[in-house]
Amino acid sequence: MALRVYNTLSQTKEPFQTVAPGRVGMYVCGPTVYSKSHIGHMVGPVIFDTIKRYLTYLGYQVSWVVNITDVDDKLIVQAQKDGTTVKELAEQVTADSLDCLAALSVDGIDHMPRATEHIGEIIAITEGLIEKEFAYESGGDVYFDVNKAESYGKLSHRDPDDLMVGARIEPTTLKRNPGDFALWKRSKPDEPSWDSPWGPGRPGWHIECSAMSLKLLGAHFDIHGGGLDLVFPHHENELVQSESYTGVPFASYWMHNGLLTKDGRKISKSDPGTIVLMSDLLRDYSPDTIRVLMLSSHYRRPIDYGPTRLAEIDRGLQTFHRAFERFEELGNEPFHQLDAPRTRADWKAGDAPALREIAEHRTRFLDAMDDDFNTGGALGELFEVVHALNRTAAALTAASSPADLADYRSGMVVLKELSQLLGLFQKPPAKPEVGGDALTGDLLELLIELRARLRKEKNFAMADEVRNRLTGLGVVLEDGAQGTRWRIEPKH
RNA sequence: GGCUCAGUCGCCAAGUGGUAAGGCAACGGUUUGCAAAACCGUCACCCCCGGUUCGAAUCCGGGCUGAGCCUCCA
Repeated sequence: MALRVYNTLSQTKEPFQTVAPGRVGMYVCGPTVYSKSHIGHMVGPVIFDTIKRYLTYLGYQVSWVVNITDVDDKLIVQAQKDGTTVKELAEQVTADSLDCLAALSVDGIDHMPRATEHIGEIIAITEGLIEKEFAYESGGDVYFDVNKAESYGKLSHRDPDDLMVGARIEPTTLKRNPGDFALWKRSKPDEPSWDSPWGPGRPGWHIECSAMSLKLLGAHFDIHGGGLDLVFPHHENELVQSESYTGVPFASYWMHNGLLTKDGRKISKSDPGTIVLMSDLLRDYSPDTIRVLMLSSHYRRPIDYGPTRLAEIDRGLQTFHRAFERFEELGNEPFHQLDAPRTRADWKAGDAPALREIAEHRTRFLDAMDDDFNTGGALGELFEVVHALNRTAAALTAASSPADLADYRSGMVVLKELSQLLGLFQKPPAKPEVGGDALTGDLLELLIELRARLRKEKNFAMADEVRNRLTGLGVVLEDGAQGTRWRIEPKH
């Protein structure tokens, strides 16, 4: 199956064809850095990170750009409130954002350009648009004249005339049409400002993305992404100003992720009860859990977040962690150190029946990804793979041949390969630290050893008491053929 | 009011014309000193009404319900 991608422009899934053979340019709208990241901010990055992983696996060389908006009304207001400068606020919030991205294994971003570092490019485009008469200067502001562009509305599928009805647009005498949007804004005293042909000012919201994508990816690139709520007006405006300026098509594919809701309500700054800071969430849940939440359904659908849901996912993920432990016990090799195939052609099933089954699920996984990055379907196959591996592991004994062990390992490599495509299980679990420090681990090993003696002496009453009391402390013991395992239960 | 999108097991969710993946929960069983884990098994006529078709969860029409956008928002 060949890759197909849903395009907001055509509202259909289209075969994926790049501008330049073998290369993909991808631009995703990033944060406005005026307050710390909440969970909703991470949906787009996780999804597009997964998309980049898959495109890379398919053999494309992907260049991924995520912009940082570090000049904006909201930054100005917030900095004043905090008694700090816009620059300092932007730096703090950007650092938080980068921490969250790193924690969630979003590590495929190639460029994170800042708006303030591209003022020259922004001015040049604005001048060009005035020259071509798509834009006009008015009282120190510069506006894009939406009536000059026939195609306006083609992305959000709206009739420009309909837009005006019911839209609450600030009355201003500066604009020719109510729908015109600012490319450049005259700045008030005490606001960040840059010199321009129209006097001191700062860029409008939409123009920075046009400037930075043009600079880093060229006039015509492959994928433009962002949240569904950005389709209008942001992306529509970005699209019309870019194409008006360059005269060539802008992005080939527009991809929009669904929004996250909390208990059914959209996460938004204007609804404080819905805000869940990423840094807080990461204290209670593993990055994998959060990532799976975002990848468990198709990226265009809304996702509802809640503690119950995360706990559910967490429990499901335990299946994988136990399979990794089992693998390490049987083969003396940590799952996390396995080398995964880098492309589809780098793994072959061979003749072993166990591997044939895994190969089937692998095919279905990849087919799902080919179908507009259907991570939900792919995730289902991942569970099938781990179950198949557990069956294989259960059949292994001390008398098993090296060939059987090799097949088991080969199946594990597939699990590594596929989970890596989703960005899961990238880091070894931080087990000893969970309870505090390494001493915890040593003490538990001691208790387990003593309990093993009790069991050997058939003093089950005492052995059970040790286990029960540990359970009460949040430590679960599991007796297996290879000895006793312990783990700390998450508190939620 | 306008423009989009969605409605599949108790909950989450895949499936875009040929008689319903997977996860969580639940219930049997194997295993275990007992547990846990693992494994095996059970658990859905796909919001409603009409239509197209040999055949529809999947296509069309009409309802009902929910979400997003039209205003800053990932």
